[in-house]
Amino acid sequence: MCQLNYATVTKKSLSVKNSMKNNNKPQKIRVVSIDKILVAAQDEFILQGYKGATVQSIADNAGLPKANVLYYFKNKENIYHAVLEQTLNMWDQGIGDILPEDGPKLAIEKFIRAKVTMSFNNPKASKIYAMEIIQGAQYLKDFARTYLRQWVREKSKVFQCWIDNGEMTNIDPVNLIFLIWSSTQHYADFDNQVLTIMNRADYEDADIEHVTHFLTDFILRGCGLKQ
Amino acid sequence: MCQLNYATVTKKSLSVKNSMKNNNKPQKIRVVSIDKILVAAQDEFILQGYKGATVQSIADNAGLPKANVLYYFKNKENIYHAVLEQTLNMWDQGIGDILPEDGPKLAIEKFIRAKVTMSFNNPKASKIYAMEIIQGAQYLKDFARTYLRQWVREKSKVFQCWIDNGEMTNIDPVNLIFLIWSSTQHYADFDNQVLTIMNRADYEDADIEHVTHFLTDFILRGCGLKQ
DNA sequence: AATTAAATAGACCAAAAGGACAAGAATGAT
DNA sequence: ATCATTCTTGTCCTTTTGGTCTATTTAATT
Repeated sequence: MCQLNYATVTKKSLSVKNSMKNNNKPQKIRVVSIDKILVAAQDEFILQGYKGATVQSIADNAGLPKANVLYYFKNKENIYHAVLEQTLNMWDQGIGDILPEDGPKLAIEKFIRAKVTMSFNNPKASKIYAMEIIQGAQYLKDFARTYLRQWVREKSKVFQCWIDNGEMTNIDPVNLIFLIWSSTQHYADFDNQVLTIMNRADYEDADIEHVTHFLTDFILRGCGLKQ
Repeated sequence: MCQLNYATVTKKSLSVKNSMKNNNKPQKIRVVSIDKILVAAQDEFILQGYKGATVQSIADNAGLPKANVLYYFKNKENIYHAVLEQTLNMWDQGIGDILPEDGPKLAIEKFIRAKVTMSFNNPKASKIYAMEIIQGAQYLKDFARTYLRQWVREKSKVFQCWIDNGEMTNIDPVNLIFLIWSSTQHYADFDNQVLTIMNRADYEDADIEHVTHFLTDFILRGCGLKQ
């Protein structure tokens, strides 16, 4: 998938690779620090946007001095790239799949469950992604143009097969995919609004089940796969 | 509805009010300039986020010197407030309504059409709103807590009535509203992604009809109002 | 025409922020 | 113990930016 190589590739990181290859002992400090930075950065980028995010604030939230953050990532843009790459990997793992052999009912059930679970368990990744797309998808244009477009084409073909075989109602597969994406991601991207409207402080485990059940039920009926 | 009074209320604007009251002649320059600023600001805030937006850039895109922009709005935050207020007014006008006397089928048809039309005709307002909610709804908390929550409660009650009368399938009205919101707004907020995936440069008029038809058809079936 | 208010605009300032640098501390290998 | 890498961190510099101030021009009012 999309590669946004961001790591500061210098003698240092080359040596890291070597040390990992030679004695299988990755430098713990490096890994831990980078992780702390990325966690802090994700929050900061969501709350403040790319331009609004400050390296100082990321450093503070990571519990490191700013200069140390800039030692691991040579500049702010690279931190952002790293956060985006993390996000895309998550998206990639969490998207589930739509397999012809599953048939429409099971495939849609699995897909919705995967997306809802991802939305509730990793709302931050969803938000980063959403903000990037809304703002014009500068860094994700390639991802959308190649990977995503291809994915939608393939899966649409699968849906079309089922439709042609009379296994589900004749609806536009592309728009169906959009509807599933949007309705599932809504609970992540707009969690603030959803919670405020429901007058609740946080999601609970039961919510995942409830929403999954609602969406599965509704969408299956919309596809003519129920009653 | 929510009031975010933003206008620089000084002797000047008071005089404006007076002049309007006395001879019904609003100062054209003022109105036109403010409008140019708000249009430019909307673009800038979407593209750069609140913090990332610069008054200079807004001024450039509005064709005015920066000092002139700050003459009409006393600071950046006020510009943002004004843009948000505009956005909420648009939301308010465009949301359509769900009337008990329409019955579920017609009501949902009207509602979807209103939302889709708004999404296609005013994607920018939708984006500003979406980003604000994603980032924590700082400025819209009140709006959500009062106006929006109330709206969802009322409309849920209407749906529940129809359900109790056996006029539609028994589904959770709140989640139904969320689904309609998300699936319609998707075409505005994620227009970049949608267009990229469809390998198109821009939306066309036919798209509004097509999407409206798809969503109406699908959602009505999901509500048990078709076949 | 004279006077008052509104609008335009250049210059300026202080604060914030990205990032470079260098010097020292910790760690690991031989 | 020595040496080389990697890590840590304080300091400094430059650019950007929000916002002020003041002066001048344009428009409206009487």
